[in-house]
Amino acid sequence: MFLSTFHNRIDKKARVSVPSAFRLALAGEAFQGVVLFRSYRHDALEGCGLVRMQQLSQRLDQLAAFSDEQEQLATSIFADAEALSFDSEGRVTLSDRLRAHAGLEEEAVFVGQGATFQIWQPKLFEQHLAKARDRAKAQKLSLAGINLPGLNPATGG
Amino acid sequence: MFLSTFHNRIDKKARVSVPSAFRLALAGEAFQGVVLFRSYRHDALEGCGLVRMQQLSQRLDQLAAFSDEQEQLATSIFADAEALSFDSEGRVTLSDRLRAHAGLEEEAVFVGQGATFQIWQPKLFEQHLAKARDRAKAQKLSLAGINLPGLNPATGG
DNA sequence: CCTATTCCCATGCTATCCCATAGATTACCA
DNA sequence: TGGTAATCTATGGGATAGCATGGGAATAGG
Repeated sequence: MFLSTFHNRIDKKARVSVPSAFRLALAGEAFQGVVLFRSYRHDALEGCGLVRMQQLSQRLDQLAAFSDEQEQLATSIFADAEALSFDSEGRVTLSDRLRAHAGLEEEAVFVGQGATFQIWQPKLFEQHLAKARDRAKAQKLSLAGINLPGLNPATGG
Repeated sequence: MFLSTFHNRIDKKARVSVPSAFRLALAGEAFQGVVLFRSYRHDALEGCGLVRMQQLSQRLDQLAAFSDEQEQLATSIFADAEALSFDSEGRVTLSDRLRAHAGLEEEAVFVGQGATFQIWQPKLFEQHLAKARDRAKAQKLSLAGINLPGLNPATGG
C-alpha cells in the first residue's frame, strides 16, 4: 500500500529517490522498479508496480483481440506507461515526456493513493489539495458504507 | 510485457533496433527474435514473441474457431506473419512487404500494447495516438470490472 | 559470378553503476 | 536517562558499460 506524502529532490540527471516506504510496498515484486504514466485527469504522474500492469494486460488482452475499442484503450495505457527500475540507491530517472506533463523540475511530491500513487510538482499539488479540501467540505463528502478506522464515529468494528 | 513507445531509425539495409526493453521482455524465449505481421486494422505492423503465436495456434485448434470470419482472420495472420531473428546487435531486417504496408521509410515507432506491440510510421502514429487517447478518455467509465491504475477510484487491487 | 543477406567491428551518446557525504533516526551502552 | 555509535535515507558526482547506429567484410544462394 502506498501511504502518506513525500517531498524529494530531482537532480540534474532527472533522478528522484522513490520514498523508501513506497519501495517497501513493492519489495515482494520481481521487477524492482515502478511503472509511471501521465495522468488523464491531472497535470501529474500516476504510478504503480509492474504486477498491477500485468494483471491489467491479461484482462485487456482477452478483450482486445477482436475489439477496436479495447485495442485503443491498450494503446493509450501501455504505450504511455514507462517501466523505470530502481538504481542501487532506490532512484528512478524521469523521462522528458513525463517531466513535461507534470511540470516537474527540481522537486517532486510523492502522494500515496492506496493501490497507486501520484507524483506532483509541489505548487500544483498544493493547489490541487486545496481544491479537493474545499470541495469535500462543501459537499460534506462521506464514504458511504465504508468504515474508516479512526475517522468514522465509533460504530464498533 | 511491452510498455512505452520507442522511436528508432531504419537504416539503408532496412534494419531497425528492437528496443532493448522489448528484447528483455522476450529474453526467456527460445527463439531470439520477433514475429511481425501486417495489422488488419491499421497501416501498421503488429508484433509479439513466437511463444504467443504458438499459444494462439493451439487455442484456435481447440476451439475450432468461433466463427468462419475469425478463423479466416487467424489463418491470414499466420500466413502473413514473419519470424525475424535478432542480429548480434538486437536488430531485425524488415521485408519490403512489411515496410510497404506500414509506410515505413527512415523511422519506426515501437508501441507497447501489453502482450503485443505495434510498429508505426511516426506521423501516422501521432494521428492514431490522438484518436486513441480521446476515445479512451471518453469511455473510461464504461470499463466495468477493469481496474485501471490511477484512472478508477481506488478500490484496492 | 553476382547479388543479397548475415556477420562483425567501430563509434558517439546516454544511462547505469559505483562511490562519497550529510542528515536524521535508531540502536546500544553506560 | 543521556550520550554516543551505528544505520539508513536522500543526495551528488565521476566512471563505466550498454544501446542505437553506421559501414565494411564474409557468406550463401541463385
